Amino acid sequence: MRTTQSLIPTLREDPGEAETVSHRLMLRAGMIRKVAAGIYTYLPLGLRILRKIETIVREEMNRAGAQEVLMPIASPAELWRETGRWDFYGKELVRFKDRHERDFCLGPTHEEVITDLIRREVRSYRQLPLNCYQIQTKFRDEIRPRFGLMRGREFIMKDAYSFDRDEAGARISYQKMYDAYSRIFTRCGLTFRAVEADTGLIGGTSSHEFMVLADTGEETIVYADGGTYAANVERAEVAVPAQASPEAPRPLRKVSTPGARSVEDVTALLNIQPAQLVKTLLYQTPDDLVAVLVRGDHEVNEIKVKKLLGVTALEMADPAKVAAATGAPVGFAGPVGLTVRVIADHAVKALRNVVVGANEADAHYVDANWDRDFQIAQFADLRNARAGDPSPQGDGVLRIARGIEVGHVFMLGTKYSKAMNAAFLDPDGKECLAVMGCYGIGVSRVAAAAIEQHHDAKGILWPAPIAPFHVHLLPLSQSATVSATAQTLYDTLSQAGIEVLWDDRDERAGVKFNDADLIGAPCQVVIGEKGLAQGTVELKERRTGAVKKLAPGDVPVQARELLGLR
RNA sequence: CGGGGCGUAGCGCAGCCUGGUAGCGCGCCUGGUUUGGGACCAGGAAGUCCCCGGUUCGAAUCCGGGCGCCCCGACCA
Repeated sequence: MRTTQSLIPTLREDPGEAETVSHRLMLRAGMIRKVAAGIYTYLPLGLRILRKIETIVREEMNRAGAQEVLMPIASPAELWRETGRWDFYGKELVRFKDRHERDFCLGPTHEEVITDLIRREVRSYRQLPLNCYQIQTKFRDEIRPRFGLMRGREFIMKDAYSFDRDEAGARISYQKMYDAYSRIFTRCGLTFRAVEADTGLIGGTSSHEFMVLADTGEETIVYADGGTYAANVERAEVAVPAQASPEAPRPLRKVSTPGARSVEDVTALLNIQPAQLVKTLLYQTPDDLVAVLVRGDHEVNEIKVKKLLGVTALEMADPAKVAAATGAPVGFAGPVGLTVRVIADHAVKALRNVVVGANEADAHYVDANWDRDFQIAQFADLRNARAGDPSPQGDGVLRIARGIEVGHVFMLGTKYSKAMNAAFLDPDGKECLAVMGCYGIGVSRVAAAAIEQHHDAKGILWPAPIAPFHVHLLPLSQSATVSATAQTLYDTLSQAGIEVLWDDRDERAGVKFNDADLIGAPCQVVIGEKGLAQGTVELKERRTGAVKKLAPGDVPVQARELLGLR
């Protein structure tokens, strides 16, 4: 493709709206343009990248036995009401009415639509297993879209849904997808890790997220330094501490702590370690108020609290409710004499003689003990894992890393097939529910994640398999000999199956070099007068900057080698 | 939704406090000189100053309301 005939509007300066590397570089390289918050147009270069990723995804999904379909973006409310998600999904689900006042939504995911299809079309166990996927634009009205393609409201997703005769079959389907995902992300040139994950709004029994490791990732993952355990921090289990403190209980005392609301304030004032303090956090559930106790240096994991309580919504109680329940302003809540239900993290059980809020302004108790001074309805794993915690599988201690979620695979069980009655007849003529799985890949997010992982100060360093072009051809003058060589090289490279972006603009060398580095094709072929006088052109590797002077005729073979093409 | 910031030429920004002519850099157009890492000279085009209302002889600037966008948080396959 010739630059003069393409829409590749590169920017010299950083756009003000972008902070993140991938967002900034995609805008500067002319790959995307914003239409509204979290909504982008893909320009030719951006689209080529998406197509590359989609091709890899298709090849691996097909290889794993999945079949491509295409479902509508708009779907009727009735399907969503069947599973209860019309009410449950919340504001993230964009809804609208058609001209007949019927409710519709834009699909953020397609369990309902595919399950509706399968329950109509599949009647016999002979038709299973089945795995259908699509690559399609999704819409989710994210509370806060950010980082360009990383968290858009409209984005491109590959979603697949498997239907099996039984649990055993579903596990096989799940494993096939897990393996396919590993191949896909490997082929995309990404460094990633599969981790145990929470199932969130999709639901189901278990899931793994595929995380691209990058410091800018929005997700926190923990992994065992001595083995295989890895999980999203939302999900990561914390081992129950081995033994209780041997300290003898001391008498409970109330102390004055004026203005000390935070753990830092109180520990500084009383000259104690955060681990000697127990935080009391009041949460509002749909039913009532609950107090959650964790050690002062630990963080509550709200997902774990929700699961323990069996509720779907949970938020910090507002100051008025805190005051009503404790009789004190926020910052002085404690379990002693508290009338709401109190649950506590396992770590609290092991503590003796702790500091807690006194349920009155500017006061705390010291030397409080849970079995003597206050009661705990239940102890459970309620906190986030931390670096240094023992691995729940005993394979070393946990470490923390940041990740970008590019894929998520779920074992759904019969959640959707039951709600929508997707049943088939088994060999005995008995009606059975299909056992489902679902599997997503954020295609547009993969592009952003690849840039987060592969860039330098000058621009993008595309892994060859997803690069918009393999070779950026850079003739440095408009002279007849240089132009003729460029034309010849363009033709021979193209014939060799190499995708070439030919910068035929009448620009200065510096401009071309800088744009080429920005756009990030893995190879640059530079044609200059001086080199040609010696009979050579240059083949440059973008990543390393390494240059080879070659006769033009040798370029295709050498370029293929550099690109890892056979 | 809470906190912070921004909205002025295609892009990046100044001007606003202290009301009176809308400016700079990049990009764009024309001509010339240049030509291996974002050239130079000369000339030129391009703005509902986010929107609505108010104050004022006069508003980019002051006041009120609204909208949009960015960042942090809550939230999130």
